[in-house]
Amino acid sequence: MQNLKGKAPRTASSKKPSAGPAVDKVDTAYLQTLMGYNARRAALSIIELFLERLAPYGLKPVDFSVMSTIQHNPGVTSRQLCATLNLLPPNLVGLIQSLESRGLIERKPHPHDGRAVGLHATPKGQALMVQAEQTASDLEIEKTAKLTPIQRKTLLALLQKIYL
Amino acid sequence: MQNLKGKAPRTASSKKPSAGPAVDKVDTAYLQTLMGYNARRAALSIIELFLERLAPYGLKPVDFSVMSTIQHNPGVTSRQLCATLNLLPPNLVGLIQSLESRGLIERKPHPHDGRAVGLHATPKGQALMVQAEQTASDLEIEKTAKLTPIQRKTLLALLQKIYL
DNA sequence: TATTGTTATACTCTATAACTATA
DNA sequence: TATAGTTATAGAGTATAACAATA
Repeated sequence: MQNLKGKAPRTASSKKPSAGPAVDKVDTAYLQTLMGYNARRAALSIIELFLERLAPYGLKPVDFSVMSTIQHNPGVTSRQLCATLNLLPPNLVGLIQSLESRGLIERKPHPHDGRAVGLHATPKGQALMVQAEQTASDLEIEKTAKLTPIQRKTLLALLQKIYL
Repeated sequence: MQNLKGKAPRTASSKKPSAGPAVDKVDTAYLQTLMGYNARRAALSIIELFLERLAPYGLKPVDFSVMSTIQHNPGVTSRQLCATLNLLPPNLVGLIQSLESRGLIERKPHPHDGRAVGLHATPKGQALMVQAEQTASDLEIEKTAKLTPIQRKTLLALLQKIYL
């Protein structure tokens, strides 16, 4: 384990101010007490591998979450996707158009609201996502290999208590 | 920062899910099993409040982590900062120049390596960071209010097992 | 009048190549 | 030759304002 000091780590011992000493090992004890810092570092670490493994599917993290949500919620609207995934409507337009032009999703008129459009995964899109979700799940297990299954489940639950 | 209204999907009437293509409530059960998704959502949730509370200090998350690391590691070099915080050297240059022009840090010659430059927080920078770190710590406690102190400590340790 | 989807656009963040000066 | 710092720049990600069609 890391050297966990007390609550508020103090500045390391400083030598002569005119000739600053070389730092042998960088102390990040304080930053490691911040949830935002740790969550972001952990997320970026996983996303780095995600980008590599999901590149063959032509899916980046946002594309993946959008496709997965459409797959599991046939007929979902763009507005609902934005609210669910915390995206802004203008940034979703090009993404949807790209997925449609690739033949992964279809846009069908909404049954009750003429303004809205229901989004549906095509058979091609569904087949792609079955593979993509398996790849993503495998990668995540690999990236969290230092955690026991119970620790992993605990971590997911605690993170959701922050943003949900 | 998102500016979406936190309004739930309409249709309070309880209809059968099989009544039509319209989605009543969006199911995100699968995405919630992914550590990358949850970690990113939690991080963004905290960072949103971070941006608001730290704006009076003129510090964004990266500025804050750089200043904090300099504060706790007097004489640290740019290269060490990049390795520690996972930044790219070209993206750190402007950031360091900005902090220096604001009088928050000083650049002193490295004692043993003529190529390197040691970074030091000025008294003004130190005073600012004492306040900024307190604000950040307070904000994080507030944002993780649903967690017990033990759960919070557990969460930090588990996240570090992923990226460290 | 309010909402869905859209266009245009600006701003920020991140990534890559190449240069300089020192080692 | 290798490394620290820098410059310039391209690409991706994220933000706001405003519009047309529909409720």
